Amino acid sequence: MERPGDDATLETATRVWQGLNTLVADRHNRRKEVADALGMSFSRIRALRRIAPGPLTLRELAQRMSADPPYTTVIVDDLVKRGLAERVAHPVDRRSKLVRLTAEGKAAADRAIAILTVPPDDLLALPREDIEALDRVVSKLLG
Amino acid sequence: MERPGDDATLETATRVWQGLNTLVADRHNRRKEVADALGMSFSRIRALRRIAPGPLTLRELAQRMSADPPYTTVIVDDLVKRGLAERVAHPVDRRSKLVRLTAEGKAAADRAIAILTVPPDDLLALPREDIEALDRVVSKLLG
DNA sequence: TGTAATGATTATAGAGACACAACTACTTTC
DNA sequence: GAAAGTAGTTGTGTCTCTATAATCATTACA
Repeated sequence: MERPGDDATLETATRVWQGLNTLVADRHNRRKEVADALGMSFSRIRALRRIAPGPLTLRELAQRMSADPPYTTVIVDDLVKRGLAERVAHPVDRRSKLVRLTAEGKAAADRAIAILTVPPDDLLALPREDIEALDRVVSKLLG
Repeated sequence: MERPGDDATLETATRVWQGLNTLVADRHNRRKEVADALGMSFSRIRALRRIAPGPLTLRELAQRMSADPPYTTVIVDDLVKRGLAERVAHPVDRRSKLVRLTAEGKAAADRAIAILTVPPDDLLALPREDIEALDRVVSKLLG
């Protein structure tokens, strides 16, 4: 059965989860903003961000984007056409190719990250201890 | 200029915002899950949820979905075709129509809400005081 | 009362996001 | 070294999203 109290915690957690979704997905959703700013669709921006940390094989990129290989090829083709990424030979396996960002691609990724990670005003307006409380718990969740 | 300390707060807030986005948009994104469960695209589910609280004119629905009128008509047509919504005459303005959910539509909306609002395990696993801290701050943000 | 404004719809079209099958080029395995 | 497996690509097609323009019905205004 259930200990008393679990219900209340579940209720609170549900409210929290719903609230977080409203904040992130509805109220401060910046997908369109980034896409407009960089002149490309959001899926391309997602790819840029995954490639940014360092070269990947297409296979790895596909996994991290939950996309199948053909679609991954399409995305990378587009980034290459825009001069943001390039394919380089894999040092060991010649079947494989590594994708990495060009200097221009890195700049684009940085712009995207800048837009996506700037905290919204209402978050910044909170008293510092509230922000720190969030930081503590969110870090724990990301653990 | 800037008082000392603002930088640190900005940095913390940025980390928090980025973390929240990772949690909500990447790690526990349930768009696909709901869409699969209800057999309709996520935009239909968004519409269902907006209509659920009570009848709306198409205009109001369009505004709340940030969609233009023609697309709103398409969405409502689809919901009607699925038997989830119906158009009823506006009591005052005969140009206008109200959209409301059928019993089946309400059931579908409930299923969607159930899937979307169940908190993820890692959130539920937090100590109660952490969940309550989140609740307090998130409620403040939602104003 | 005629003209303008408003709510909704229809028609059309383009862009984006994927999925599936078939194919090429390599690599591994027996 | 032949068969099987793996990485990536190409080709095709479907569904979704969304914008624009034109149209119809109703209401408000002058």
